[in-house]
Amino acid sequence: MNEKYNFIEIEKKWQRKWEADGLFKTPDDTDREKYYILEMFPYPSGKLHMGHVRNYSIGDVASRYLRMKGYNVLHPMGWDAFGLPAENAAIKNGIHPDVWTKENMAEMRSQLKELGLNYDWDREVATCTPEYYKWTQWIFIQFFKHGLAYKKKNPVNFCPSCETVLANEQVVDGVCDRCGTPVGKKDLDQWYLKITDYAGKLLDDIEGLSDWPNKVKVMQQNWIGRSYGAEVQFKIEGSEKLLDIFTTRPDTLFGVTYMVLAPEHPLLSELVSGTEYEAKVEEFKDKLQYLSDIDRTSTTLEKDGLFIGRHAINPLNGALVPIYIANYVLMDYGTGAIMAVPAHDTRDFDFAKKYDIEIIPVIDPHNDEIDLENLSEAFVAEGTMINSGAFDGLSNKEGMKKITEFIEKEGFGKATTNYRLRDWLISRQRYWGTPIPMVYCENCGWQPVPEHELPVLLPTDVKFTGKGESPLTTSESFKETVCPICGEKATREIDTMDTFLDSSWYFLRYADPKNSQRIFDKEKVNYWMPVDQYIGGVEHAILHLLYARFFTKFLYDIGEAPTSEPFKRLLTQGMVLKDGKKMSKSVGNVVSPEEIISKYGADTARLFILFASPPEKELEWSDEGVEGSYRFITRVYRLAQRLYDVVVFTPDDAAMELVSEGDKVLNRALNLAVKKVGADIGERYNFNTAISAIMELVNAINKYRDDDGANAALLKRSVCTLITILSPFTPHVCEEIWAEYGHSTSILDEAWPSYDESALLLDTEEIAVQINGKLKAKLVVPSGVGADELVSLALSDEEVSGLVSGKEIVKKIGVPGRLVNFVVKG
RNA sequence: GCCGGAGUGGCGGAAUAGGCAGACGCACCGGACUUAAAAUCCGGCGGUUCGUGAGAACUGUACCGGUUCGACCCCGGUCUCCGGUACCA
Repeated sequence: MNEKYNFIEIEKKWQRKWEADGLFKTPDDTDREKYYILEMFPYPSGKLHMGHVRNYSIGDVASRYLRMKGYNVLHPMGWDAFGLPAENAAIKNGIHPDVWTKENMAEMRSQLKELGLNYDWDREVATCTPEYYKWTQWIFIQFFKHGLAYKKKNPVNFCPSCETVLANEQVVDGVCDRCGTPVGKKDLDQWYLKITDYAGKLLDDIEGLSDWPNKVKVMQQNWIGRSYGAEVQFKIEGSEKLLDIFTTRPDTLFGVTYMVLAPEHPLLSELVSGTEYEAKVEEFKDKLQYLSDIDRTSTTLEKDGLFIGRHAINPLNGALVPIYIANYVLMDYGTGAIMAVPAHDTRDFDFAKKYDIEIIPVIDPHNDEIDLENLSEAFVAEGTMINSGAFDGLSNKEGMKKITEFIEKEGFGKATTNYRLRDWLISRQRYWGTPIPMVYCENCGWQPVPEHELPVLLPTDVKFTGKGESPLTTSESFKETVCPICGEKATREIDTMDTFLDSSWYFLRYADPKNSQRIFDKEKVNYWMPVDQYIGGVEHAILHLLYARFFTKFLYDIGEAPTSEPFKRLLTQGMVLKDGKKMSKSVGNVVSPEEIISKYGADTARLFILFASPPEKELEWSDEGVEGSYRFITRVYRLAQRLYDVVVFTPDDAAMELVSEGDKVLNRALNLAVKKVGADIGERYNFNTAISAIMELVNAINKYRDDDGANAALLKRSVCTLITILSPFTPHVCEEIWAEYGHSTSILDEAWPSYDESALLLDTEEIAVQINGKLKAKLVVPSGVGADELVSLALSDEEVSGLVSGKEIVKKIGVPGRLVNFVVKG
């Protein structure tokens, strides 16, 4: 073997050989049990960062392990390749987005290969290729055909810097998710996907995702946000119109003292037109328009409102209550109007105090500390109904049911469910995205492009100015077309799709990535889906994962996808930090993967990043830690060198008799490591403890190696097993050692070793002796003795009997293999 | 505010089912090898107190309390930090 651990040479050599041998290709071998393991595909931004290295190392170790376990493993990689940075680069540097993107893909692909990741590159997909986006367009058309894609004019979130609209989900704290610019409102005609039709299913099915982190499930539940309640119609005094409100608290209907409309409410102008309030209302609306989203949604914003001169009639008791408009009522939730119950709602309470509106308590908390007639804050908890006519005396929970039944019977309302989730705005006024395959005809309206004409190709004669509407308008050839229905002149949709659509189905395409006839072959998808293990950053907990679930459910409903949930098991890995902060250029704490790979090699980079922290947790980068991982690999390499003769000159079938205690100790360490590493990779996904188990095995072998009368067969088996179970983590160096040991096939094609449970027991074991629960002594006993025998063994021990002598033993507890505990008095 | 999670040596972390807290690694300290350094190897390493010493006693998993023979783990309360969400009626 080579003297030195030359990682540069070793890693290059094996990467070339793996590629030449096609080692990572996945057969559609439907006879074997499949395992589909997937990491979230990257945006080709230029270079890999440490987050990628972490994400993909986790997937690589798991997939290598599963393959060695005998599964037919699908482990693909691709590119989420549409998006704004490419277009910005085009504007700035004059490079076409396609060129820029493909250069980045090439660079990052070679970086992924330099990490030794076992991807089947034959299945690579890139969302920006016509072969792929053809099917994204096809899905859009299916949505349209099923009434789930529609165009509507609406005030939408608009990022003035990106010059495009944004989905609700892409506005974070009032600023653009991508560039951080405060988002404004613009009235635009835009395409939406009716994800709200799936709100119930998306929410209900979360329960079945038993192998998802609870955290992600809760985030999705909150995001979808279901509320049960009632819609109630109030008559408006002096008007034929009814005011429809949504409430989750029908039990408080008798406590309504005013009503509030959102300032954008469609009924408003009619209610005030020609009255003295009209001018003031307009002024109020104007004032609100100037507020940015940040201010508008800030909780510190003071409640502000205006009486509009009209009154509504409470359908339960006929009470006349004033109608207001206010900044705290949103048009796009519920009905855009509320009934206000200041006694039992904190927001209504604040507002009522400010405008001196009556407060009527209708729920009695039975609490002396609360003065109902003179509330200092809203009482929002449970209680008994009062001031509520025939409903007095009921618990408010019962009241909720009874009042809802009553309003349904009387015909002025009904029980309803409301979701926080809004429809998904998918139009983007950008070039580098999937063209929306729709055509507008004066006669026939919006029509989908016929499916046999797909894909609608992105035009190449486009100017990138970064200004105005979609760049697609600058194409001479693109816009003009004919109507697929009547054949008259028509125009194409010039907006492109939100890139989240592209990534909402890519995992299905990997099953059959080259199919040009269909979106994918059903049999192949049936075999591979669902994704057994999905791995990616927690930042995708809501958007990507929700959209991917939505697409899968839709494709399932139209008979294309075999499962209604895409991802069986989910692992959200933590961020990579340096000095306690997220690595970022502006902070200047970025450690580049390139740097680490060239200094220590890919094996070290992988090993460190998996060893430093369990996958879900944040990982603090440590240069010293990297050194440590490198040292460990060199230690293994040296050990393998020293045992070279033992390995090659000991026949495989040499008898392995365990004679000495040392033999048994090493054999135990060996079996323990196999057991623990398998469980830690396969079940727990705790790679850090798997690696420490391997380190313990290395220490055990090193300790044993120089013993007199060392057992060659045992040593050989130990070191070969060590290399095998280490190989998923550091594949290059292990492959090198494996080959040096005389193997002509890849270690990846070795079967994962099994272990012998009986080898885990030594002849004797150490038992803790506690007195009153405190550790007082240790006792060596034969392995496997039962509880009673353990107690008597302990009592017959000289030291222990000394400890309890003269005291009354009240209780004796024995726990086999662990401890005995004596409860004593005196 | 609401929802979720976390809090263990100087540091990253371990303890998988209520049973010896601190595995494994980093840093540090001491020793061997070396002319020397690096590398490597061996040993030590939660705290306090006592002891010349091998060692001993006490204490210790954010804090207070509870359940239990026994609690990092379960229960009640408090604090701090992180993440999500935020006028959703």
